[in-house]
Amino acid sequence: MSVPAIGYGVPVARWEPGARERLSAAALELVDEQGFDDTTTAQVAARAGLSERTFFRHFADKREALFAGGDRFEAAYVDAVVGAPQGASPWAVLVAALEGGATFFPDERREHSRRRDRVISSHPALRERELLKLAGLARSVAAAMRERGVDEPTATLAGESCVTVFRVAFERWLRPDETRGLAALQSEALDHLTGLAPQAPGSSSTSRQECSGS
Amino acid sequence: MSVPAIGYGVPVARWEPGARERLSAAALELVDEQGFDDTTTAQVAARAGLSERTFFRHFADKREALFAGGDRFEAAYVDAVVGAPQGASPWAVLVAALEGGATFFPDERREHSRRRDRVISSHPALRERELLKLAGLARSVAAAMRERGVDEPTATLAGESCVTVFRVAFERWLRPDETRGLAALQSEALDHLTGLAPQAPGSSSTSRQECSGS
DNA sequence: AGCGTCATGACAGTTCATGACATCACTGCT
DNA sequence: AGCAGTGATGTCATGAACTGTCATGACGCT
Repeated sequence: MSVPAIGYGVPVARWEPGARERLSAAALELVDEQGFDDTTTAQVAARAGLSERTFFRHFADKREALFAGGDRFEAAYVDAVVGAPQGASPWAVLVAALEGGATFFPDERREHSRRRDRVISSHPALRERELLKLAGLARSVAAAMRERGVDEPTATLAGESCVTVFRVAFERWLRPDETRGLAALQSEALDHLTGLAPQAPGSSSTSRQECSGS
Repeated sequence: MSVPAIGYGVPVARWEPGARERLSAAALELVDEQGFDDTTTAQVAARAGLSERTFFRHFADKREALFAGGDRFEAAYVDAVVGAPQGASPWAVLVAALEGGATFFPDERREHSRRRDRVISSHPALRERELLKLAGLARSVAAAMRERGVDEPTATLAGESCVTVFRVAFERWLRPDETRGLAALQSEALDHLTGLAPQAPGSSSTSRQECSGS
């Protein structure tokens, strides 16, 4: 699929390589320029020098072209869960997952992420798809947790919380004036999340005021 | 089809009333029977005794018909946030939101919810849309929190956690052998969520500050 | 009676998405 | 060398999802 295994003086392939990459790049450009609705799959294919039919061989639908590479993003988080030290508590694994995932977003990627975020945020259909991707991440993290022996309600809640923290931190990471790294922002968000619950291990169901905002 | 019908002394509408309800009911039936892909908007409209064009006047797209009434569901949670006692901590408000939301799902609704869940779960396009709805709920809860004066990272995290807890509890509520009410399951899930974080300050990796602000 | 509104029907047009089949370079086997 | 297989692509055709536009007929208001 990807690189045709390059030999030495290998004759140029019948087709330009990297069709998938060209398609997703073209899609991002065009949607950024014209908006999602006004960009047709035919235009995207044309800019990539391919036919519309080929577009749909690489991507299940028009939106999917904007989400290429999401698997590596997910892997960054999941691998960190898998690679966490033996015997680590679910909490420690969650922290490790966030740290591992943050490596996927070095500062160099911030500008590109801003652009992509602008595009995704511009249309509900794209936000919708992004939510599906993030839900997949939560599921994968939870599954990896379970694989480590974490019990059930806990694994799912950890996966969901992982995504919650990522999302909040990521949104902040993209802010124009923000300079801190994603890892630090995730750490901060996680602290705020734990700060939500009352400190004492008492029952949760009754109101218990500690520190309120006002 | 559009029998003007029934008119006693009452002013009767030109068309059968409840077009929207008939459409969403027809959609749920047909998708349950045939699957989402094999159900056309024309079929749905026909079963409701309406034209396809009218379907799109009531719903923005094919999926939306399966999500009618979601606004009242959201309102159940948001109203509880708004109506929570003055001065309650963010945590207490979150608990109140969950309790208020649970009233929207009495046991009588469980069977219907199971059917609907089966339908939604059967196709990624529908799960996608559900995620968008739940993201909207999280945003609304967060906004209502902010309205109460809750500070920013906290409000968003509370909204997201509200949805996380709901989702985990709801999934369990629908299980065939489950008999407990949604409120109890949410309470349980919330306990598990708080149990995730280490109890003692500063036990794991990240620095942990108790009460910020004030 | 006249008039505007509003939910609907009817019909045509565009875009998305997929299935069936052909093409062409490269690969590997004989 | 020759030839069948493979894989990414193109072409054509079709159906289904939406959208724009105009027409209709009952309703309420004056």
